[in-house]
Amino acid sequence: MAKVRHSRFDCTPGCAVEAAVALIDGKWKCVVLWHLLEEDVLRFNEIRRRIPSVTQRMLTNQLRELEEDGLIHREVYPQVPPKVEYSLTDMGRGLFPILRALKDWGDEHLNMFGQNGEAGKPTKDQPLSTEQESTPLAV
Amino acid sequence: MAKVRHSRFDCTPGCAVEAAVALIDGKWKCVVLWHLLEEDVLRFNEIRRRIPSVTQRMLTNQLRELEEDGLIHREVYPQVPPKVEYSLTDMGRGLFPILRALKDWGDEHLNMFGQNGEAGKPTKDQPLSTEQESTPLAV
DNA sequence: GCCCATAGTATCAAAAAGGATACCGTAATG
DNA sequence: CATTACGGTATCCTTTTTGATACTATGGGC
Repeated sequence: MAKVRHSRFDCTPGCAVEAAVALIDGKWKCVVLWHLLEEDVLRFNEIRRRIPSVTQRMLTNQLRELEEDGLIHREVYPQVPPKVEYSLTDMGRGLFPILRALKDWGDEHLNMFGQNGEAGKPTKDQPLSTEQESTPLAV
Repeated sequence: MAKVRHSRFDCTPGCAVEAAVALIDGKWKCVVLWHLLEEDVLRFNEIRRRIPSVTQRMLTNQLRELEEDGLIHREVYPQVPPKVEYSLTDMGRGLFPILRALKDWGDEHLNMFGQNGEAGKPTKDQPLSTEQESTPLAV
C-alpha cells in the first residue's frame, strides 16, 4: 500500500484528497493514530493491548507504513528486553483535524454503532437500492 | 469492502473514525464524491469522462457502494437510451468537511506533487508522468 | 534448566480488491 | 444494414491485503 500509493494522480481535483486518504487508509492506522493522539507515547505491546484484535504482523506493518509516511516516530532503545516507543510526528499531529472531522461525521451519522456493537449491516437486504415504482418520466 | 465494513468495533475511541474512513475508502470514491460536489448532478458516462482511467466495472462498483452507504442518490430514467443520474445525498454532502480537511492537509504536506513530478518517491512505477494540469480546479 | 516478556521476522494460505475483456438491448444516426 | 451511445453485467485473471502460525534473540525470575 505504501508502495504504489502515488500511482494514480489523474484525478485533477482529488489529488491531495486521495493522497491524504492513502495515508490513513489501512485497517488499523486510524486507531493507532487515535491512541497516539491520546497517549503521546506508546510501546509496541501497549498499542497491541489497546487493539486486541490486531495481529502482531499487521500492527508491525501499519506502524512501518505510518513511519514511512512520516506520521509517527519510532524510537528504539538498545536494551536487551527490546524497547520501542512510538509517538506522533508534527506531521502526524497535523492529522488531527481530519480525524476530528471523520469522527464528527461518524458520530453524527453512524451513532447506531458503537453502543451495541453489531447493529445494522446494510449489505444486501436493505430497501434503498431499487426504486422501481416511482421513476420520474423522461423528458 | 462494503460487506465487512462494520466488523471491527473493538477500538473504542476510533469507531466513528474507522467507520467514516471505510465509506470513503475505495480507489475512486473520493474523486467521484469530489466531482459530484462540484457538479451536483452527473450521468454515468459524464463521471466516466471526468475520470479517464477508471474502468466501467470499477465505476459501477464504487457508485453502487456509495449508494449502499447512502452517500449518493441514483436516479434511473426509464428511457431507451438509458439515463441514470447521480447526485449527493444530504449525508453525502455532509462529507464536505472531511474532504476539505483531507485536501487541506494534502495541499500543505504533499504539495511536491501536482506541480512538478519529482521530489516524491515514485517507487518503481512510472514517476507519475502524465501530469497535465489544465483543469480549472475551482476548489 | 525452563519459561516469560519484548519486538519483531518469515512463511504460507486465504480473501479481497482491482483490471481486462466481452457481451446485452434498444434507439437514433449514417 | 452497420455503427454509435447508453448504462451497465458476466467472466476470468492478477495483484494486494490480511490472517495464522511458527520462529528469532536475550535477560531475568523461578
